[in-house]
Amino acid sequence: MTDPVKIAELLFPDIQKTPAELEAAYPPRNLPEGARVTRFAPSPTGYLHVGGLFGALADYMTAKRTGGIVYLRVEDTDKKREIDDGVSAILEGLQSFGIRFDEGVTGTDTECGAYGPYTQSRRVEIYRTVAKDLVKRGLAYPCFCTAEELDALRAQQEADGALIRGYFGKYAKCRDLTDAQIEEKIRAGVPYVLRFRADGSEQGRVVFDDLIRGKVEMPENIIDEVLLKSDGVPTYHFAHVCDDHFMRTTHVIRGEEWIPSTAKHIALFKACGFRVPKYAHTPQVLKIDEADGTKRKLSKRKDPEAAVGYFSQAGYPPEALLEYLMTLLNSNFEDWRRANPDADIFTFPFNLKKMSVSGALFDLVKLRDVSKNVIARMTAQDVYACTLAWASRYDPDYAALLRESPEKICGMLALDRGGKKPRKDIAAFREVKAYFSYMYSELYEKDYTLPENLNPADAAALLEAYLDVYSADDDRDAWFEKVKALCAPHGFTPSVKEYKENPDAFKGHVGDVSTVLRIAATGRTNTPDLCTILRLLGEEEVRARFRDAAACYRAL
RNA sequence: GGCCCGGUGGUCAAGCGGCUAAGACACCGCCCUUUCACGGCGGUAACACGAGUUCGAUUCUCGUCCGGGUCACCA
Repeated sequence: MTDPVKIAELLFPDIQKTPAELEAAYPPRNLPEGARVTRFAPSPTGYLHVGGLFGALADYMTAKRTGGIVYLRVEDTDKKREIDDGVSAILEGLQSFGIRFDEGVTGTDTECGAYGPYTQSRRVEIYRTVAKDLVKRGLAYPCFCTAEELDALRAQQEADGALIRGYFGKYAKCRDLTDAQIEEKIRAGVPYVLRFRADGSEQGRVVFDDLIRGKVEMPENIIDEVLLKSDGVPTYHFAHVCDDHFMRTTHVIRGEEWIPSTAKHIALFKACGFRVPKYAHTPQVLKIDEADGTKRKLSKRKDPEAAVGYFSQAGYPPEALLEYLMTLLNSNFEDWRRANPDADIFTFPFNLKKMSVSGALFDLVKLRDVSKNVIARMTAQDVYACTLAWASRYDPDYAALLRESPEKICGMLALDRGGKKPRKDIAAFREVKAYFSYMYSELYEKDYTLPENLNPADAAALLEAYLDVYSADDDRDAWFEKVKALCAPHGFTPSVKEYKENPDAFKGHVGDVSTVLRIAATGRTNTPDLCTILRLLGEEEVRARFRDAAACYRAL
């Protein structure tokens, strides 16, 4: 290539701008010392998934903790994989977790901020301006190789046993085309891609300081990577360099799958005359593959639980997923949460350096525990509201029931709530329905099965006797006194201690008596406070259930 | 296969040359208790392996093994 300037004009006759003008249009941000600029840059190829949320959280927290900026950029340079509504799906997902961006894309066709456009497909002029400059300086060149030629090249490298694969050195056929050759092909309309003219050496090494992993070292880039595809759209590599430079990103936080191409990116930044940003490569969220039992990255396609929507459908509060992911992000999060049970999660002093380097297996059991804690901290009213919101969307019949008599569920939810040691039994709003099914006759399924140590005749007698003394407005003490009073006449003892000391002298203790009542009222051996249940159920329902149970036992 | 990143209990993880190797979840037992839940106490369980450096390695170095990632006109 003897006259790169001429080639640049030939390739980009439409581009009048210069990089200097771009520098002026997107000046360095005026931010306080230490403020970090991060970005979440998804491709609109599917719904928001756990891995994406994980990354977005790292971006968001990093910016927030340093008084910086976090923006949303849409990387839509691959229209083949793009889906309809991809942008809004991601946006809505993020919003439901309370993640708000300072600038960037705000909707399918809207955005805010001074460093836009924030959608890559709308930035072609910028890429082409930088590309033209690269050509002009002899750092990029057009490549007319066809897909077939590239395949042949790969086959050749395989046959040669080449250790390094790719478009470089003697395999880079178009690297040294003459001006005349280029001109001829361009005039003939031969499609081409624009390639980077790599200047690395095979022995060279690059080192960069990863904020999460420390020093990372690898061979210098010698591959003439594609910068602009034949349709003029940039590859990820080139877009990353142009965008993060002109959007003035200080910290590129991205998945560890990008580590191998970082040498390429650093070379590009340098060739463009841009300052190289700081990199932080996050570990991946993994799962065990059912098929072969190995660990693998959570996959949007294969794993339904990878979709963030899966959790809202299951009724997990957004904060629960957030908190769980935060424990993966920074393992000291749980300690912080214990010390600050009511603090806003986003005030957690997040630190990239505390991030683990190895991938974590997504643990639904742990998520459930976190979720139980989150829900335990909520008020009964809030749990009710969330359950209703969940049901309105996923179980309209149940929602109607909840709306009809909110006091029943609220009364139950209020049990053992508030205070230092709140009841911790609900992991997801979906579970509320089954957990308290006995509160609604529409859902109640009776099951009078008694434990081994109790017999139907005693149970019937106990129930009948209780019905005689039952009063709908007994408070907890009065109620329990009555239960205790039932014991002796039927061969039970009101004292558990007494029973344990002399088990053969009694049929059982007061716990067994209340078990009989509990089973008759709820069909369960385990429930929260029975007295409250009876009161919320109402006299009519209670009498009906007890009578029915007693009759059933009698009939046996 | 080349290159890259990893490897502490079942899971998530502290650790950063000297410790009986934290903690959380899960599991088991006991206690509290009218059941459940909560809570309290206790328990099972880990430094992949081999060399080296060192008075001393989970910690540093190298090798082996294992896992993951990456080698596209996808991101």
